[in-house]
Amino acid sequence: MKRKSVTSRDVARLAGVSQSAVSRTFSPNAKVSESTRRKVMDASRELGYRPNTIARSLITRSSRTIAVVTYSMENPFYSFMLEKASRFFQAQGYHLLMFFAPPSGDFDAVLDDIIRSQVEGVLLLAITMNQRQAGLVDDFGIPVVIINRTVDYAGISQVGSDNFQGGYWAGRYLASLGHQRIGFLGGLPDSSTHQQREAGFLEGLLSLGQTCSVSEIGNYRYEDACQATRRLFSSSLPPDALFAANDLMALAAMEILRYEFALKVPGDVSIIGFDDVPMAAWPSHALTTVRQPVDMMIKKATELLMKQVAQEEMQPEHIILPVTPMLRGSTRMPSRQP
Amino acid sequence: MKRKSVTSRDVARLAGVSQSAVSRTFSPNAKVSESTRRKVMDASRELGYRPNTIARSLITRSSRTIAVVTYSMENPFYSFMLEKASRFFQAQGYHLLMFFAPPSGDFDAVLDDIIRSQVEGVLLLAITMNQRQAGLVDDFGIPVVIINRTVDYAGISQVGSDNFQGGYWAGRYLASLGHQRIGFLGGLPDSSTHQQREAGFLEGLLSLGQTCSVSEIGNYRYEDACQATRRLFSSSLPPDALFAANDLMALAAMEILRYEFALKVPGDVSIIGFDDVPMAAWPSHALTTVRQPVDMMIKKATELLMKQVAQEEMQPEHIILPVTPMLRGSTRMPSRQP
DNA sequence: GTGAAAGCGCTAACAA
DNA sequence: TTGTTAGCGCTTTCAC
Repeated sequence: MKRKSVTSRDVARLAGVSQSAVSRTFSPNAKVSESTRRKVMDASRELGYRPNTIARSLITRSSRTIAVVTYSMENPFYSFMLEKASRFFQAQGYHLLMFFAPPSGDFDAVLDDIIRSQVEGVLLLAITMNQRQAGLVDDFGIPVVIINRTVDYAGISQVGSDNFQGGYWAGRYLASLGHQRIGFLGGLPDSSTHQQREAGFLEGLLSLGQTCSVSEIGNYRYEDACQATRRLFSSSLPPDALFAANDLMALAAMEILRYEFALKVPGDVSIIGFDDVPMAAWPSHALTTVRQPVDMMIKKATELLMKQVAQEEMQPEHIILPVTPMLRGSTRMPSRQP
Repeated sequence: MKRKSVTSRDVARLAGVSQSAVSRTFSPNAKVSESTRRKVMDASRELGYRPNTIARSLITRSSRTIAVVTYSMENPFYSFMLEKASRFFQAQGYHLLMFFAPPSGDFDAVLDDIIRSQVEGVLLLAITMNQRQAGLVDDFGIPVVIINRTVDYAGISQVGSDNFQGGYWAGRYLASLGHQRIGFLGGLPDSSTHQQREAGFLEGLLSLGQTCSVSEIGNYRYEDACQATRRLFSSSLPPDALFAANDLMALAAMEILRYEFALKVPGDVSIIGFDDVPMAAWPSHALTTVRQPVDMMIKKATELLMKQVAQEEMQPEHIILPVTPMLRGSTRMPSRQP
């Protein structure tokens, strides 16, 4: 389909130099005389020559491509990360190749796809792998960095934030507010973030002698969280406070409570989320939440991946960044005894 | 860095067949005997062989890769499209290579990058090119589909929705509601969507004898729209209705009006947006807006691009899909005389 | 500094 | 059906 298919050979012929001289001219750190370079550049311009990245990749064994894998872009938290990561890699001459994982398993097929595509690294956004899969990628020597999930394999780097601490704060804070029936709106039950946030939450409640009254699963998705909230509050003894494992679900809960149950937030129910997506700060929502340092996370993850791509062997790192409670208007004021 | 670098040659040796037999085994429509296939597959499994996509691309001149270019993922409208498009292409064995355009010009560099990368097609999300750039891509025979922008070049396909009609409806509807000072919150002034929506809007107002009282620019971004709204309503004679060129800006305006100016929406000010992002339907916002058929847009665009990638020559198409007014709670009830 | 030559791993004739 | 052969467009020794 290419109308034009100008090769370095064509340029060489026109410029009256060898084909390797053309190659050198387009190689960052080659030695070419100024006169040769000019002849080559002139000929290139005339013919509209562009070096074929694929041919280069084949021989240099470097595709300058990173695979990004994720389940969904519904959560703005991840589309933000995608943009940040993409711009970072682009600045280094790398590009992101998108892989969306199918909702239902078959991650193996995606992995196979990734390996074949000769990417130099893999960035997993809120996706994990099992040991076998991790070992497979490792066998191929492809560095992997996982964001916001843990993996049961030593050879893979992870970047996340302190989910336990965030959950702990949420639990303790809600308890300190004097709430009596505190509920949990969970994410994906199998995810490490869900488990760590829940564990921290329970511990935080416990630290003030409270327990979790009731919980439901929202799968980190808006619609599922709406349903879960309806179940949670249809009981005869509904919660008076809720910790949602991410902001998207917390916002869903607020919508349902305010507009379907006619409950006041925070008057009747306090709500805490997790992530601190931009929307959480909108005055309509004013969501009290646990901020993840998303800029730092993506910075660490991309730098880590680049380092591992560049260097032969490198110790994988596990980075856990601190979270920050963001007190806003979705939790009642701390007036009672703490 | 690759620890493993198993080639088809290695597999051939172990399987006791020729290298091309291995190649055939991994080619979708090749003729290999069952016995050879089994020998090859066994050897492949043992060695962990994966065909090298890059080598294949070099010879078939088909990278099975599509470039996606966009400015930003801030608007969920586009992250949604990205996911849809990516899944569509993935299902056909294609993958998306991400290119984020720098905010300030220099699109030429990105284009150069794209051409070198040997993608088979380009999907522009809310990005346009000038004639020279379009001609350049065309020279290389790379098909391009533009979503949500127009381009002044016949050889490129476009998919969009009826921005003029949407704007027209917004203008006429606000006027019909009896509003007296109707304002416009514009997007990127140079964008075709901005211009078409504004033109339709003015025409719609005019159809009921109204004009646009005041307008500001929000660049399709949340923060800019907040600023623009502040300017718009700081005057002594502020608007009593507002048409924003997208939902993100309409939502920004609502936040500012309600929480900074203590104005009621729709009591004091009616607001209409454009796009119908999921958030617009959240009860907190209940944004009256003009729905773009995003599913259909991405379906048309991806199908069009695939067709052009597959076929040698194909007439570029200009597809304009109908929009749908979504009446919700951000506009006052039509009680007065229309 | 430059050109000739040898591949990178694979596909695609072609002949057997 | 199978193996042999010739490249895809480029980078990279290696003499000169």
